[in-house]
Amino acid sequence: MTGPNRPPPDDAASGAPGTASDDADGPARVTSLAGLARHLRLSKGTVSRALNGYSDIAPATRARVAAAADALGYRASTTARRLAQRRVETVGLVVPVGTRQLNTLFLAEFLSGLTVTLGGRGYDLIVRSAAGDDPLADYRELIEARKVDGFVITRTRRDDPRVAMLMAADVPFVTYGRTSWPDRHAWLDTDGEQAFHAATTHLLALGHRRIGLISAGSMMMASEHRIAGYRARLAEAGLPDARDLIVEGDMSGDSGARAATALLAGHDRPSAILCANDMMALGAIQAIRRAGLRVPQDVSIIGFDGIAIGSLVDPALTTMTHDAAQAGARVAEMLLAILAGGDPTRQQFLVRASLVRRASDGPPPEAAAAYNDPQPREDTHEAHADP
Amino acid sequence: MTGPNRPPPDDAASGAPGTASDDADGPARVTSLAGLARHLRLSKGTVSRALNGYSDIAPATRARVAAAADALGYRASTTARRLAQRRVETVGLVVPVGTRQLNTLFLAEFLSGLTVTLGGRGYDLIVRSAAGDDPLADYRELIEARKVDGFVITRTRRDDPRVAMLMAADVPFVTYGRTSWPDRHAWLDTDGEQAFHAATTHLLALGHRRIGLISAGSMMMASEHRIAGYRARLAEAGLPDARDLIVEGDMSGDSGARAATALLAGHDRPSAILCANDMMALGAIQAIRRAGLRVPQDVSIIGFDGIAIGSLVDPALTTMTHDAAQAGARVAEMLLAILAGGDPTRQQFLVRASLVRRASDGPPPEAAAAYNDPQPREDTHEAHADP
DNA sequence: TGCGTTTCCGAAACCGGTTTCGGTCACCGA
DNA sequence: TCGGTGACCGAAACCGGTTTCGGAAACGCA
Repeated sequence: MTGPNRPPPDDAASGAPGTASDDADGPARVTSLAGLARHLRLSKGTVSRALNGYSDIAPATRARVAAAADALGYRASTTARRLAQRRVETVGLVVPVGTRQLNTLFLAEFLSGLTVTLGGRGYDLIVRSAAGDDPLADYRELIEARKVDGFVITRTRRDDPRVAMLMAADVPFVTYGRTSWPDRHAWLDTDGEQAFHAATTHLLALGHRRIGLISAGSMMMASEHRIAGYRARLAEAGLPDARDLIVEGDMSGDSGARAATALLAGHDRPSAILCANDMMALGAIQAIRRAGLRVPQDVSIIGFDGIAIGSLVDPALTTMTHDAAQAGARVAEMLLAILAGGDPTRQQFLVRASLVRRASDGPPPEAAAAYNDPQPREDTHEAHADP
Repeated sequence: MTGPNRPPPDDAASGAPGTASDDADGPARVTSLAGLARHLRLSKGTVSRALNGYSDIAPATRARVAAAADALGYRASTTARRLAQRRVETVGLVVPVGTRQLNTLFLAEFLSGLTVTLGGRGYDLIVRSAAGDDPLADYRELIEARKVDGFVITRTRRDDPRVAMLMAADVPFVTYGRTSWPDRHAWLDTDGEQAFHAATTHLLALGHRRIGLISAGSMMMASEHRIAGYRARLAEAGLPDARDLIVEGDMSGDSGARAATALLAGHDRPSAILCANDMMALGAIQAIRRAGLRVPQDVSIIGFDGIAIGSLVDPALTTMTHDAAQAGARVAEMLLAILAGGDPTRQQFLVRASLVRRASDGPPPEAAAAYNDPQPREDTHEAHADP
């Protein structure tokens, strides 16, 4: 006596979603293509083609359909359209969250550029937070459930497993940041090499000769390029390639503090430190002060990211910045192009970062007397003017 | 000679999404219910019911179906299921972006709590960035296109138009923050009144008698509660309700600096200032220093939000904090409950904020001698212990 | 006036699931 | 032995669109 058939138990009451059918005002709204077609005494197919701009519909009919559609407030069901077209017009973004100190500032801006551009083309963005152990789980889930047409990937690493998996599965995607296979997939990246080269040039011009670097973790692809730019510039200047001047952090403020402490403990401490992100730069400043030194009089600090807060701290942080919103917009355009059939390997772009000079850099103590400021402060401008 | 029929021009090449059909290894994957049914020599309906746990399927059959499904790697199409069930299992979040200084730190954590919880129940989150002039446009779009079942709304304002619209349209939603109609919809909010009451208590205990407040804009609902808590405590202490001690900001660092400057310019400047968010608190500190004063020796500052950077600046920021990730998770649960038919007016919760005491507060100059620290520093704990 | 084109629309098959409604058949007690 | 009752599955109608195909009417030209 359990009744003839039963859906599985589903702990939920019954909801009555108001089906705003017919108010006194306005004509009854029509929500299905069939309804609209009936109203117009046309077939579903004809109405659909009229609405979608097919060429085999008489202009008069097209107009009549359009008029009725908006008089009756008709709007096609996205789900139904997606089913028929076998495309979900949705891209996925999995934000890493396991790593505590995610560069959250960046996220909001990037997200905005992404969604605005995608939205303009009718695409949606669905966001996931990487759950637990397996970094690929969310991607697999999204693919298998056929919830997305492609992905945007941030914070790339060398041999990034996500990239490897998506390439193997032939799922479209664009990375923000390069990988070990820069010629095999679409990517947009800031030119870390150029940026650190320019920042090093700046410090050299101020008179620094021992310049430290706090990197963002050896697995992050960006670290490699930044370190390369820094070392290349030192080599050009004929300075020794002191490996002990490079310390690894993990992007958190604390790690920046630890790294700075380590740098200061060396037998010949640096008079300037480049940091792979602003969080670590703030941590470094804190550590420097704890050591009884001043910024920038004793040690100069330059960050990377250009977070808004940088201008509010004391000393205001000199940093390398780039437009995250614009990056998001471009990544979106790239992905849309690929989803439209474009060749991923032709979507590869490097963008410049600019030096925002504020108050955390200056000449080294020994050169303070002969100080000759090489660049204006508090002004955004290109860091370097290559030909 | 334009050809018989034509879809509208669509500037795109042809893409060949690899349909990873049959590799040498593993059995050919099956992607449709019909295919799986054919393989099992059962009807679509039976297979569907078996997979969904209906009670009218023989245990043996159910097992056979389950085994085949995972041997063949079958996974139901989300889009098809959504169409049939007339539910999209998706909630929308429109992040305000027009307001420059969005509380981005908060966003990342909140987002993570939200998506993890939603994902656990099979729901997706689609994110939009409020495009232009009309703040309701994105909501309307999402509703009409039937892309979401409900919304999460943040940064509520008095008479929030989004809330009014959604209530009128009878679309499920949960707000993070209250509105003018706290008893008519579901919300989760931090208890700003209690928090500011407690913070004021803290400052009074330190000896402060003139305490300023920089609010977050008169339209923000949160401002009202916070100011109320502050004023109530002053009244309890028998202190005059000096309206000139409250200055309005807009949540940006610059506005915090301007507001602080205004407060310091008064004929009897405050010895402590409460700020409605951490950004403004940092701006205020900057302004205080520019005025030649010290924090906290001359002026104490307390922020609100508990952003991670607060511990890295100098002086480390004393602030009121709350767990954004947990808030996101709870909001998600509330919305799911409502989508399952629950009563929105029974989903209303107030959560506590805690005072994280760091280094930006201290006794006022005149009481520095008799300084008797009322609370430990650098430790997260409940700000106030009501019964 | 006659016949081949165009133009325009209807019919119907799909997309990939869910769910209702009966129909069989085995098993039960009288 | 027989009608009644469950247990279990198939058929078919949706959900709300898109797209192919073909036919009828209107048009062109000789």
